[in-house]
Amino acid sequence: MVERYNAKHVEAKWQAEWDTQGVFRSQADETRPSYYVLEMFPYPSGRIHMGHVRVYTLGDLLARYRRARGFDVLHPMGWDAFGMPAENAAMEQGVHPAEWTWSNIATMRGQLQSMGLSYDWDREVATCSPDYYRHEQKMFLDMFAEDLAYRREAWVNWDPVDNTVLANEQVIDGRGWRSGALVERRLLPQWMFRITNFADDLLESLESLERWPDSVRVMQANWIGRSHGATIRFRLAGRDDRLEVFTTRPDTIFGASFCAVAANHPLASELAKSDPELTAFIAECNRTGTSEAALETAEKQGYATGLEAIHPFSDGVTLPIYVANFVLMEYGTGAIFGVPAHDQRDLDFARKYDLPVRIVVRPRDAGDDFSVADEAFTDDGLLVNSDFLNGLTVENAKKTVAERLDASGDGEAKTTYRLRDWIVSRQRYWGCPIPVIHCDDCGIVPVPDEDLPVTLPEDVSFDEPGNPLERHEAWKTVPCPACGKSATRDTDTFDTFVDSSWYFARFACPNADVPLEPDAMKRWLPVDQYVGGIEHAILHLLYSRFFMRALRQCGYVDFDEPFSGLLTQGMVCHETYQDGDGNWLFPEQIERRDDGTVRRLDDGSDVQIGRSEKMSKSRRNVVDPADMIDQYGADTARLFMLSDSPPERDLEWTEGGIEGAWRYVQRLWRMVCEPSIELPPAGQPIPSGIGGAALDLRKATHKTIAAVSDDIERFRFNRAVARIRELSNTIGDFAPGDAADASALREALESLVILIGPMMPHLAEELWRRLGFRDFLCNQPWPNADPSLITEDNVVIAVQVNGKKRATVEIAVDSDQAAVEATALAEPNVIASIAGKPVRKVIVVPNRIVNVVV
RNA sequence: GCCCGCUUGGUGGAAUUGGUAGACACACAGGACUUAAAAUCCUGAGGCCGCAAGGCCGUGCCGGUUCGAGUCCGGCAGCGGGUACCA
Repeated sequence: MVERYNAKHVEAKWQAEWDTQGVFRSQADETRPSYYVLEMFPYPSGRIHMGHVRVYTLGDLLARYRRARGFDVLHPMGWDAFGMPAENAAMEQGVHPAEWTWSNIATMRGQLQSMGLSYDWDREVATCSPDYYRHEQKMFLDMFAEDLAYRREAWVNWDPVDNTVLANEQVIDGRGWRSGALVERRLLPQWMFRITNFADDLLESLESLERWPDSVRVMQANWIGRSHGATIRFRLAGRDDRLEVFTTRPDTIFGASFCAVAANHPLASELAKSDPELTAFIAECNRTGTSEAALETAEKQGYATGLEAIHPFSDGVTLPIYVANFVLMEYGTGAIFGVPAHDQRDLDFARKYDLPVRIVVRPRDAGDDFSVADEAFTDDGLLVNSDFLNGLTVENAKKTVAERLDASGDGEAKTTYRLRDWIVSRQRYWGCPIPVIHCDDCGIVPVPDEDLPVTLPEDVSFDEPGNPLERHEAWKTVPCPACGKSATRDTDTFDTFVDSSWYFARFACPNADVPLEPDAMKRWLPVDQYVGGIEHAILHLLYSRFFMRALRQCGYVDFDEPFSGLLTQGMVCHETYQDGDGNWLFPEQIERRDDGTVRRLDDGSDVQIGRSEKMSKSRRNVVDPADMIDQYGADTARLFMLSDSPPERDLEWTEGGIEGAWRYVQRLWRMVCEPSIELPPAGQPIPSGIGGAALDLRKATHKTIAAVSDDIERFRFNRAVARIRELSNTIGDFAPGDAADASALREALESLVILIGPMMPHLAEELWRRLGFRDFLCNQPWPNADPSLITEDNVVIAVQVNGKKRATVEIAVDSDQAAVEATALAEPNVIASIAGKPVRKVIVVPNRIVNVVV
């Protein structure tokens, strides 16, 4: 009997062999087409988690599959190494962010390497390394020169006790997470990227991203949010200036019953100077965080300013102007007119402040008495009560209003976007320094090229809140590059999304002196297949798309779209456990007893099992992949990640599932190492004229090859695994007798080993060797199915009567329809179901189904 | 709040993209092997009725289109992701 499969030993052995031979180094071999597989690089948080195991398993499968398909594959790995958690660690544990980060990288690199991933580790990059971020600084300066980067004031969350800027994540129920103080909004000068310059292109090019999920494309389109409407410049009663308002519904202008401006609108600020009540109201509005969810879910409130806007088309009609917390300064002009009958939010506001609700659009089939109660009418219809618009459709009325506004000079048609320019500066230490110097005389002065990189100072402390760079006088104070006078460095650092907006391009030339080498860009970019979590559907992917356009404008690249193909994978979930006091428990703190109860291991008390959720530290429903790999080996972990759930869906981690995968690994091992008949030597051709059970096995083998290839191409890895298991079952049931059988069995086993290669590379490599081959399995070409072995002569089809299945019949493939119909109608159960009623119609779908309608 | 998903046996999922619902697994039950356990192998199984043949019901809920709906359309509910300073 063969020894049990020793995953630990075998995996270490092949990892060393692959490494020594450098098999996964990308060669830039011009004789083969290139293929770039990339998984989203990890934030080095400490240890790898199951989500990492999942995404890197998926990417590795694709990379190995493409290699086998003859491509020169680029498959790199690096670290998204800047970010807040390192600073939090510094504050909580007193460890320097750099030390914390680099030590995490070392740990996680080792853990990834234990998974046997086919990375070209020579290309590893870390964004916190000056070798990386110096190029980012150069790119930024070029973007600044192109006017793609600029500086202006923007709102941030301000903690008035800690005197520091807070991330949205650090605002909990409107309070700072450390100080507990009520958060305020505050204006600070910020660096911005002009992503809105590319709004139309970013929107329209989504169409070309055919290998992206539709959901992601729709999300991005909605995020950009292009809408066509009009601006109207209302005259103000008793004043000479005007109020500029944007609306997507100019057609409803005769239904307007109020105007509202944002709390931070200049008009509101001006009026507040002489109105203490308004000042208080604005302060109240500013006491929410800056997040959209916080603003949108806050109770809608308004303050009547007493000012009135004059209707552009109705003589003598004026609209009261409110300051309202739901009007966003960042969208449109920061001012709106409200039409309660045709906008739900305006209707709620009108009911609250007792404003008129005037119907100006009526459904086509409604009468004069049409009215709205609690629900605004927002669909298409015909204009009423609207002077020169009466009888027009919504679309025509929009056009007509725009024309009138244009003619009178009171406004014009206008396109706006929900998309806002990207604020890239952060008032934090652990990020890429923004390479500019502020001089009292010269203003903003870029750091000269020869002084790059601007590196982070190491001697900083985190014992008080705020940005250590701002307190670091020695680092901050520099002579102005232009005039030589004493000046100060910009103490802001970049949003980490900037780092991740171009890393994929740097992987093509990780050691180049220039940021991006043209030849390398030509060879490898764009990324052929990108794999990552759906949570990045908007920000990271949109920023990267913008960044490539900006880099193109600066002359770095000659493509726009960074990722041709995108696979978004779901999360890894696990059930949750709580003890009687509601404390969350780790899976290793509980036990399942034979009597069916679940108890705490330490004190035996009852444990409540909660529903399955995304693995998270806060819920403690985490399983450390390192433990799993240690116990079962990487291949078992990888197989489990691929087995049951399709990649886009969430995956439920279960102990049973991992054990099932482990048993299958052992079964494959026995199946190949202990065949039930002696196999012919490696490389011997299959004898011709094989029939009987051996032919059936060959057919099963070739069908599996075809199906698994197709499943992998379509990212249906769970199905590919099921097909492979089916072939194993077939092989297990096969009772070989003669040389032809042995030959068919050998072909089946070899195919099986090649097919599992991208999934369980160590096991496959070992089995390949045991089958008598001397070269690497990972260098073997992918097999092709023999077309003559994957067709069937007969097919079983269902026969329905009135849509209910009554029988199945076996017929020859592509049988004549009349013959199929006759066979179906002859079935006793079909005859019984028809029960003598006249047959009205018989529908025959070739090779599928027959439906008899009576 | 808004945008995008998801919802199928005890469980994860499959279903040739409108054509036989439940492939392949996990868990479970019974059996074989074993002194015993583990491992392995075999068998069973959506629910209800029936000895069986077979019948009825069944893909979150309500409605629609169709010869035929898990799949398409309208509405609703629950769960998840994103919401611009978490990454």
